[in-house]
Amino acid sequence: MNKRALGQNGSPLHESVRAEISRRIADGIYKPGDVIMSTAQLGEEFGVSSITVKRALRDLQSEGVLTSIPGKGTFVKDRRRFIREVDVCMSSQDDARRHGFDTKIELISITKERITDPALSVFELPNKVLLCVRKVIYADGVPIMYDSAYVPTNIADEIVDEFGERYIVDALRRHNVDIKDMSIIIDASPASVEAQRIFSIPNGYPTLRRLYDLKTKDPATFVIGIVESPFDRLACSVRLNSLQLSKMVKTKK
Amino acid sequence: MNKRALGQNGSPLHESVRAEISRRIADGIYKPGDVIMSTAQLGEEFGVSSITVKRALRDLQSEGVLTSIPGKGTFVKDRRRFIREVDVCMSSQDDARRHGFDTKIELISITKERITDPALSVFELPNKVLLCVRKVIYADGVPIMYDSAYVPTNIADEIVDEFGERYIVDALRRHNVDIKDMSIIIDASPASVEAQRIFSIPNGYPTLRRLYDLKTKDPATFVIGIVESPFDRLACSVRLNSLQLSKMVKTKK
DNA sequence: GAGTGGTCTAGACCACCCT
DNA sequence: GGGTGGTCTAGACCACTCC
Repeated sequence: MNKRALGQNGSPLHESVRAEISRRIADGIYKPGDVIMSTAQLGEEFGVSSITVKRALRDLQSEGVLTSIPGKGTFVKDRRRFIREVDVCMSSQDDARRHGFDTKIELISITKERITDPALSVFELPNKVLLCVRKVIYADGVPIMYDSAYVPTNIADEIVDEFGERYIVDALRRHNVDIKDMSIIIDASPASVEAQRIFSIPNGYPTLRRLYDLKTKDPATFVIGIVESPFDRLACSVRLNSLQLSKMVKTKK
Repeated sequence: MNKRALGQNGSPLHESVRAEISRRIADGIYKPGDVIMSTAQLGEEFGVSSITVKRALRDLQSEGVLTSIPGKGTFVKDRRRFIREVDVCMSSQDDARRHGFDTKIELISITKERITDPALSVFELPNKVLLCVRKVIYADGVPIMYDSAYVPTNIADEIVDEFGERYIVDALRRHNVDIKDMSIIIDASPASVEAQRIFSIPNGYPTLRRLYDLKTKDPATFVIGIVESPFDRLACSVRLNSLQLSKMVKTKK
């Protein structure tokens, strides 16, 4: 058999196949939006089984480089990514607009439940039933964030009514509820099952998460939540100028 | 054949297997550090082929839940994660110590090269050969960051000599070179090949990255770089108090 | 109906670890 | 030698799309 068209070295065949396909994408032989050859064709070309090719393609999907649509083919993704200032992450929608893209909010559900997501246990969690608001945020028509926010159940109805169309912080601010203190944790994570469904991404796909704990003057009013985004759709930026920098050096003393 | 011990619903078998094993870990039936049953045993118990079990276990590895050691078995990882203030990310080592863990720096290489990593192209990149300092940072003996920093080649030798033992910002500050402006981009990404090797993580494993662009008074002196960390080893935190918050609202007007 | 990707299996081989 | 996980294949079946 004519195996070893790839994989002369000690590495597994599927890695060689993956590397070769990555190379073709990097070199522009396969362009964003293109269908690449079928697994059968690729297998024949490389002298490997189509199953090995499928394995390589699946790994490339987890890397965010390809998408496969059953019955149609495997496509090269185009990668454009939004960047948001950290403090804007859960802040004003107007800011986002000002940054040049059009956002839309889709309300998924408003339920009463306890916080069970272990990721949020980095914060001090109230052990009682809360109002959970789940929504998806779109930018230019593409879903970029999946937000689950928990607020006390005694929030005024007229505020809750606004959750579907506004960021929670915006809704609170409009009713003169101001945030006194916020702590945000940014991390990466393999996609949750909900995120897999919402963003059409495979298991293990890296996501960027922001966990937030917002406090107000009134300790009975708070917002705790988590936002999840596919890694190729969103990044966060932090910018510090010399004024802020010098202040930090001071406060550290 | 007795298939369908799992997978009554429409989901693939390997997903059901994965869900069941996740459940056992969540329920504490498989504890961190434990070896779980062999693929053959699991396959028999679930009435599926060992290959399907292997597929499920591989997905769980990409999620950071399991590690397999060939010839020994598959182990449940313990997950402890460090959290660092964003501004500390590439700042003082003393700060890290003060935050309660012991850091160590291992210098990998100092080379002369151009920046080729496409991730860094979010910044304005100088198109010339730079000094590239690669290092691994350990916390409590565990590697948590892989840092590649680029500085101009004309940096004084006595500063370069310190790169192996200090954070670059620290080394610069010791020689009275102060940072005027810094912009940081935080994102997630599948592990680079170097990160896979350094952290012993599989292809596709989610990592948290920080891309940084530090400017000084002198435009000829700058630091551009990228830090990569396995998602289960590091998270970043941002904390804003009411003073800073109110200032932001002001400056936004 | 022909082509696509996704799943599942049986069976084989390998490298590795332990005893 | 007997266990482990990792790889690779052939072959089968499915659901899907497009013609």
